[in-house]
Amino acid sequence: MAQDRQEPPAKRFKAAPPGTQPQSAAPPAHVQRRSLPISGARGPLLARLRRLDTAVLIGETGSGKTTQLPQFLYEAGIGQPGVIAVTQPRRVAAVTLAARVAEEKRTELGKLVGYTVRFDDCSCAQTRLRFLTDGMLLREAIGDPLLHKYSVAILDEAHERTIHTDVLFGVVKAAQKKRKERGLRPLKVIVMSATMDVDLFSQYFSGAPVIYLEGRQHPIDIFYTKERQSDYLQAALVSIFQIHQEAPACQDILVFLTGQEEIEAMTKTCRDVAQHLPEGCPRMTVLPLYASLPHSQQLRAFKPTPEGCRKVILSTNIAETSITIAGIKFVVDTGMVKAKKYSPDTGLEVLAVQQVSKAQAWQRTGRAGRQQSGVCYRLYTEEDFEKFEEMTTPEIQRCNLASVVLQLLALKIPNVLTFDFMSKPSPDAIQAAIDQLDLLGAVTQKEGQLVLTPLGKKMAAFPLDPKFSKAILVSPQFHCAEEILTIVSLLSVDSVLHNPPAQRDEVQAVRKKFISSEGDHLTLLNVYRAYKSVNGHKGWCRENFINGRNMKLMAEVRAQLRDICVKLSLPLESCRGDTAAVRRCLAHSLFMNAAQLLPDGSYSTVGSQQAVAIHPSSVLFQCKPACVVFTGLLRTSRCYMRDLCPVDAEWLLEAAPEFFHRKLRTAKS
DNA sequence: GATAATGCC
Repeated sequence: MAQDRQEPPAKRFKAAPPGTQPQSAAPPAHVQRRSLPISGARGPLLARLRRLDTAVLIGETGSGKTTQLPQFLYEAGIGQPGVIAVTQPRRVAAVTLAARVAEEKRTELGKLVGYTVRFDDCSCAQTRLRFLTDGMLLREAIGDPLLHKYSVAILDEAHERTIHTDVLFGVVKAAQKKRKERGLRPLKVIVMSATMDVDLFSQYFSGAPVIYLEGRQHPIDIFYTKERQSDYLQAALVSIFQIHQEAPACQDILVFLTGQEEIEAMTKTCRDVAQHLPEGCPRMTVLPLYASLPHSQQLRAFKPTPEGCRKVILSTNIAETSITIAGIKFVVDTGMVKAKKYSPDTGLEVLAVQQVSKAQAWQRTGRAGRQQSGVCYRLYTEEDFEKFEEMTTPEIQRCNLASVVLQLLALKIPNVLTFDFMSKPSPDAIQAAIDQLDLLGAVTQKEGQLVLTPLGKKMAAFPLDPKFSKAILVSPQFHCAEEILTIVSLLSVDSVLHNPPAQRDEVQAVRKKFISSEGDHLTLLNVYRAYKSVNGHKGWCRENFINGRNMKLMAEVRAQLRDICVKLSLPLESCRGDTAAVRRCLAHSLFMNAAQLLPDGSYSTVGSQQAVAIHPSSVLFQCKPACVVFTGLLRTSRCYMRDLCPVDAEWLLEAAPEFFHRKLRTAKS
């Protein structure tokens, strides 16, 4: 494959979340601290920040902004008295950053410097520098919209534009304004980002000044293909082996692909090809990397390879931000990503392979130059690259907003339709969310204003999608709260079922014993009961292709949800063998996701008459129940229902009579 | 009739 050498880009690259990579041998923290580029700018930086209410800080890789700036502010007495909050999109980052800063300050973690993430609060009344996930600060804001305890809010990794960060922008902006109006202590807001979206951030925060920090990034050579590639997998394969035959064996390759199946297939192909290489060629270790891969197998990607052997990592976009692998010399970027879109009119989530944005391509490229100079092969032409979108569409414009709207209402935002989003979701998307909350009985109109009902307030107490909160809240009526807690917890973590494509038959055989003819939810319940009966035994998990890590996480979620139930005085009963009670409860919470079997053997959703099919992963795949509810729709090659539960049609009518009568009318007209 | 990017409360 012919490739033109291009000049390295003038742009620098975005910093990976510090601390998320495995620690190598390094000098003591307080020794290293002074050599970071930010140190030289300390005086002028503090002088500017002291005067500003809001600032946008652009820092490049290795600028040290996340670890140093909070310390500078604290040491200079900026924001005293009060707590300095630093938010992160990911838990590991919040935890490791706090640990790093505590070490630099030579204090015990959890005292002056602490962190707060779900299930793990390592902070106390003396904590002044507090690292938290953005979702955590958002939860806190529901109880205290003005964020009284904080004097400074630093929103880090803002360019990632997670749904939580985007809502937080609006929350801190409103808190800052209200505190000013009421003559309270000011809230200083500092938005930290990589070299993207700068103008947007500044404009949103009323023209806040942008401060640039110098970084350290090794140069990266970029190669584009001369011609457009019709098959990016083939192109990737060619690139991998071209690099393999030319470059020294110690230099590792990171390849960006789109999903599990593709990666597993490519892993196999590469391993096969590597078997038949000419004499003198280095050996090759091919390692897949994606989120649903069991932890132990993910760890293999971090292990250094023995001398004379090259590591080739085939990864999803997990390696773009969440996971940093040391020693990558070559990045191969297919330019493709699997990402979710949402259309409010159909309520459909669409998971589709699409082109990355320019920002995303730069992010991938940057993974090559972290410890040494690197090379990035882009498997598309430069002309095509120029046509890529500048930025990835923020998540808030690609999601079902039911959860967000519920949170905004819990924050007592007067009008969710005019909430000050940095990037406004479409009014249709917001309206669809309001309609959904209305169906669930969470909202009502009061003096021309949309407010939460008592049920809605209870729903907002749960860290869950509103339909799952509803399931829990109605479960006492069916005496099955314990079962519903289990099911909802299982559905709100990554799948506890491990499905390695290579062992498909084995998986099917071993999973038979859990299968319930009453659908996926009850099958999951069986899995949980079996897991409990062996006390989560590791060997049992392995034999049964159960992801033990996700099971443990699920147990933590369940305990948290159960606590909330206790606080709300919900009677927690078990229905034992009465599985119909569980299905009835699911009918009462998932009724807007219902589908009926048509005479021709296909399915159609009850509301929007959308043609749908049973997802092959469902235990009901080869069955034809007359009427089902499902957890969600996903369009890949077809429009699939996931996590199905057979229900009686009468249950649906009993659950939401108005909704179904209305639907019937529209169906007739 | 044939299969699910990532992350968080």
